[in-house]
Amino acid sequence: MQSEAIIRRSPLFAGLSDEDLARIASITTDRAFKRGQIIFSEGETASAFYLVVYGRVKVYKVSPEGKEQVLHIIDPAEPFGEVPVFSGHSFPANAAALEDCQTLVFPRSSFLELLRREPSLAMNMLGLLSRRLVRFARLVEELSLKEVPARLASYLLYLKDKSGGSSEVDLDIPKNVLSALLGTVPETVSRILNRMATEGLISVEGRRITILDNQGIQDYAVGL
Amino acid sequence: MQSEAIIRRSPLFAGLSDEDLARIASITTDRAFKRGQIIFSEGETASAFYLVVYGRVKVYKVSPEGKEQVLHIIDPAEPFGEVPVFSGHSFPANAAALEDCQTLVFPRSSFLELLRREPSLAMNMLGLLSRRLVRFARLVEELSLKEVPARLASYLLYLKDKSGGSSEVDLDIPKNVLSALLGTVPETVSRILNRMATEGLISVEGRRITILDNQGIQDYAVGL
DNA sequence: CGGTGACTTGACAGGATTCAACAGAAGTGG
DNA sequence: CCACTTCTGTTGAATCCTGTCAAGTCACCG
Repeated sequence: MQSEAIIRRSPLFAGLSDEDLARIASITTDRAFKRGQIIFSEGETASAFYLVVYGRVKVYKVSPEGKEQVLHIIDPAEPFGEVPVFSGHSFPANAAALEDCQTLVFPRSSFLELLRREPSLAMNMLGLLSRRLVRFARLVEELSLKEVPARLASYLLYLKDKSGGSSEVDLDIPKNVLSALLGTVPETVSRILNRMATEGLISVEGRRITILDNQGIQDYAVGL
Repeated sequence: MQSEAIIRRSPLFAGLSDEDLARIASITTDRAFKRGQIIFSEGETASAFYLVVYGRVKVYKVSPEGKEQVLHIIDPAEPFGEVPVFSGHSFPANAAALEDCQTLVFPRSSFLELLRREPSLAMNMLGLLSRRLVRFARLVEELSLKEVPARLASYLLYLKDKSGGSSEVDLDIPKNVLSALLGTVPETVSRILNRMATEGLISVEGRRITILDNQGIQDYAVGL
């Protein structure tokens, strides 16, 4: 069973004994979602949270007019939907599968029990939530204090870092999701990518982007 | 000593035994800040977090150009600066005193020890961080998906709710702080307040605002 | 009483969204 | 295997919200 393997890989469960890991695995159930499928919606009562086994998930908000703002892209081995486990009540945002994916479902009450018994698990969870807060603070900062080109440049640098420093990076998400993550619309992303290309900072071939002028991109990222 | 009184009132320490509360109080030290004084800055190594005894504190980000975005207004009995206790390292934002205030300082290591010993305290902290995440998600939503008038209307409704439902509310913070909280500038806040007044939705006398048309404000809050 | 900070108002510029049309790419089904 | 639909991405033009700049009022404090 691969569920225990993915649990073992997740930072959330780092440092726990084999017995604990087995006990954790025992309270989970598997659940698959098809690409585009909604996993949960804002306001719904939450009776469980999820861990991604494979595939990716977006967590997002929607305006009355239908515009989206992506809050997180969840990669394999990362949990999502864990907030209402502790703040009570209901999901504060929506989640949908970006690709076909497999998840592990952790029922709220069983997990809380485990948590109470195992201080390390609680500490891991505190670390997880704190890192999320740090990321949120950065997101707020970017949305409020920077313009779209700077956000896009930041994202390119993030991709570069993620790919181990290579100047050739692949957009890991479709551009409409990217724009929703940057708090803008696809048209704007398209235009800015274009501008950066004509300025000689990058070259774009479909979803593959090559950073030609690292310094130039960094200047963009801080706002010229 | 009022420190134990404020600890007792804080949700973070709810449900703990008197001994625990005494032990918690014993690891804290007092620290006062003058109005406007910086408490900590982004990037600084964090060796402690704070609990407000009286006065209020703003937690905020600053752009290279000096523009501010307020993330939280911290009221008495609320903690702040607790994130780096768990995510390691350094403060992800800045904090400054909005008024003369008194705080309790919790050293990181002693607090972590307490936390490990007392599961309820860990659960309380998980609840606290989760609520912060919910608030952040809402902030991101407002900044990205709503225009300034809608954000301002939301804030007015928040004030009304906070004051127990009275239609007469007092702005609890100066307008330049309010604008930084709404992700805009004082001029814009001024103009929108004016527009709402001429539309008969509110009346403004200095810092006191009377909501004349609740439905109208609610319509504003969701975007017309 | 000079001075600083809070707040307001007007004029202006500009970044970004909206609307619309279109080109490829991808996925579906007969 | 090809036509058809759908989704993704691009480009252009017009609009508008919001920030910036500048000036000026009012209140409070040393």
